[in-house]
Amino acid sequence: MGRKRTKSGKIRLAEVAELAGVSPITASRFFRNPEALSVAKRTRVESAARELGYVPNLAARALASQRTEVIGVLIPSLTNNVFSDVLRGIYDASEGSRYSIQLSNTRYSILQEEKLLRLFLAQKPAGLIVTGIDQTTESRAMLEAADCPIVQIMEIGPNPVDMMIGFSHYDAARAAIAHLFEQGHRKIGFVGARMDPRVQRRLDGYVSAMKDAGLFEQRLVVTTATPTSVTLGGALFTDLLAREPGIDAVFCANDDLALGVLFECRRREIAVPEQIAIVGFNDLEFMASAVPTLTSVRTNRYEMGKTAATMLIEAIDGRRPERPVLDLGFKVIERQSSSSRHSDNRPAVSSGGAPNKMVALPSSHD
Amino acid sequence: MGRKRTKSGKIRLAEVAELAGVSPITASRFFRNPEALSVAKRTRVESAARELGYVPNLAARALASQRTEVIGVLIPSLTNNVFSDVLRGIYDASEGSRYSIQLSNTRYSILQEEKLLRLFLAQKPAGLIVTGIDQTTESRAMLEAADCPIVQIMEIGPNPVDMMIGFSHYDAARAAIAHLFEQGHRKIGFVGARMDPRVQRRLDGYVSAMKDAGLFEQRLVVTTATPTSVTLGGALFTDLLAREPGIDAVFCANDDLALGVLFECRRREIAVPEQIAIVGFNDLEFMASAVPTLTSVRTNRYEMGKTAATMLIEAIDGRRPERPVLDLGFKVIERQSSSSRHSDNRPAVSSGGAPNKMVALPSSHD
DNA sequence: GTCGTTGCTGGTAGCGCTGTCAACGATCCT
DNA sequence: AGGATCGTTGACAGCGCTACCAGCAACGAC
Repeated sequence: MGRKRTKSGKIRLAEVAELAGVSPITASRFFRNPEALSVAKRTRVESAARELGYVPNLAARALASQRTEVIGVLIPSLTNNVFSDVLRGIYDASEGSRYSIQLSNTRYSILQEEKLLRLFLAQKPAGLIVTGIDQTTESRAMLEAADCPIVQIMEIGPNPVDMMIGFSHYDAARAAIAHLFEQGHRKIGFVGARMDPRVQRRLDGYVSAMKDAGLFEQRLVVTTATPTSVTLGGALFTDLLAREPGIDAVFCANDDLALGVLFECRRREIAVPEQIAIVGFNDLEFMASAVPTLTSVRTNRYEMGKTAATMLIEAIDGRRPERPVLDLGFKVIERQSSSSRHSDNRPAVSSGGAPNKMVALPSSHD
Repeated sequence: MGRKRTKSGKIRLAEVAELAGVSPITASRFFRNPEALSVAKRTRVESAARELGYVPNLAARALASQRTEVIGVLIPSLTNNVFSDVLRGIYDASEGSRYSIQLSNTRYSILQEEKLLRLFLAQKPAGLIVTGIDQTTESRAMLEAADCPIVQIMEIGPNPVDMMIGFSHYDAARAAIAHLFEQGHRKIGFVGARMDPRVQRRLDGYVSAMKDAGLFEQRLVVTTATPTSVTLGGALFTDLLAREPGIDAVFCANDDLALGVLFECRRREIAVPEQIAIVGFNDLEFMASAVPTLTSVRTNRYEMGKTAATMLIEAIDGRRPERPVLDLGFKVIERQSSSSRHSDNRPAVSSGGAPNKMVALPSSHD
């Protein structure tokens, strides 16, 4: 057959069109909007494409159409379990769609985020997923000027750039403290690492709950900018104990720290929860398995990623969601480490945030 | 200024060239091979580009040059800590280079991997990073036919497609068992989950070491195809105990399982290491922090990712590494959970694999 | 003094695809 | 029955960049 091929032997759309007996543009339409074709041509093009093993050239498509099929994702960390769950959700949702994920790591730096944003935007992404609500002014302006849908994830707050999905870290922390109050604890310490904006808001929630109860003292708070780890949890707890030996509970900004605190208690032969109660944050898998089992605030990380990507893709395809801001809520999962009744895996005592509803009000406690 | 702009107002190379008073092709060269320009033009183009805020259009570049600046990465899981460390290394190495990472998740399915490979290859990636050495015949053929550098990561074996970086899981498992032998253990159980090829090879190493000592029994091995978790570690260990109550040590195929075993021991009031020793695999951060601290086989995951990406980029740029196969080795980190001397954080007792050297021989023990 | 060489620059011609618009026949309405 | 409308199809003209090759000056070798 005399039809000319690209030197690399690759099948182009023109070849498919020729085999199907249609014009290239008709073949093109088959891939982008099959409904626009008559059934006859549709099947002809389909079988021709299959027969030749045609794979579209994305670069050519992007150049011609002036837009890419890339969803940019900016997250602060690749290592943090929290983000890997979110990411898995994003990747799962993108699978089967025609969009591919372009991932970048801001390393918790909003300047780095701004730089990456500039890079991403220059390639006209189909959509963007960014972490949190604390962007630089410049970033914010770029996001607002971007002509693609955008989802902010991990938390909710006022003034979404576009769409938003997350929960209130402030309310979640308050709920955790409320739970500890319920269990009779009063001298509750706070242990936090990294202190990114979301951890900061958890701290704010802790502070406000403690102040409301007239129990706040600065020396109950131990934080560091160092990245979180289990070992660090033990170290921070050691600091806390040195400052205030009389604490009866510790609220940890995440589960790794909580595990570190648990190990440190074991090392020091402090009984959990009898002497000190422990509450973590995120409810990673191991929390239910530890001895004693560890109370934590469950967050819907996988769902958050999956829903964010799904919403984004729908928005790209022109079907904007009814509600642009989704509160996925949280749930305090009470376990042995904070239960005065020594029971295991009791039902959640408190949850907050109403799925599919934006809440700016304090979370509901029951 | 009367020069025509693309409707979106974007700056094109032509604008930069005009401002710099050179031809577009000269401006193009500035970005790809600055050395080819005279110093005068180089600075002119540079300042023009900066002044206009020019950002190259990657799609146009890819279409014209017939190649992309994308490195495809295929990994089995996004959630597994092991891979997030590797990924972090890959992303770190790619930063600052002109290559961007395209990540896909095979979900431990070599069929899925084959599908993704076909997709990736169709877009002519600049390079490819794939996990492991167990590809389908079809995948293998595609990889061999691919005209881009390829790095296989996570393990080493015979017949690399191109480059390879990892270590011998078989040897690592043998070293772990050898360590347990040294500590006087004989009835050593194996606990494994997921049973992907690398876990399988760890099992093979365990089996061979046990057989060498005349101690192998099938009922000492408990495995499942279920994805790994801490909770699962406890469950598998429970199975193991039911089958063989007399075990004196457990070798866990990863650290999550080991932690689960530790918790289960605590729940059952089995003293570690006095009654049962525990050894994990990967040496995640928490292992050093647990009570008792947990022995594990340290693997260089971050370095593996970083080196893989670095080697790949160098190869893409025409500087192929002297040695295409890199053995990053491993190290048995002895801690309390397997030490008959009850010491903490002693130096490594055994390591294997020689960095920068391919080893097919059994690992060295000291 | 002529003929390569080398170093730098520019012109031409696409890369493979899609946006736009026009054209066509079939169907529907009055 | 005639014209309007709809659904379907194709021609054309780029998208922004780079591969390829030609040109041109400067330089050294013989």
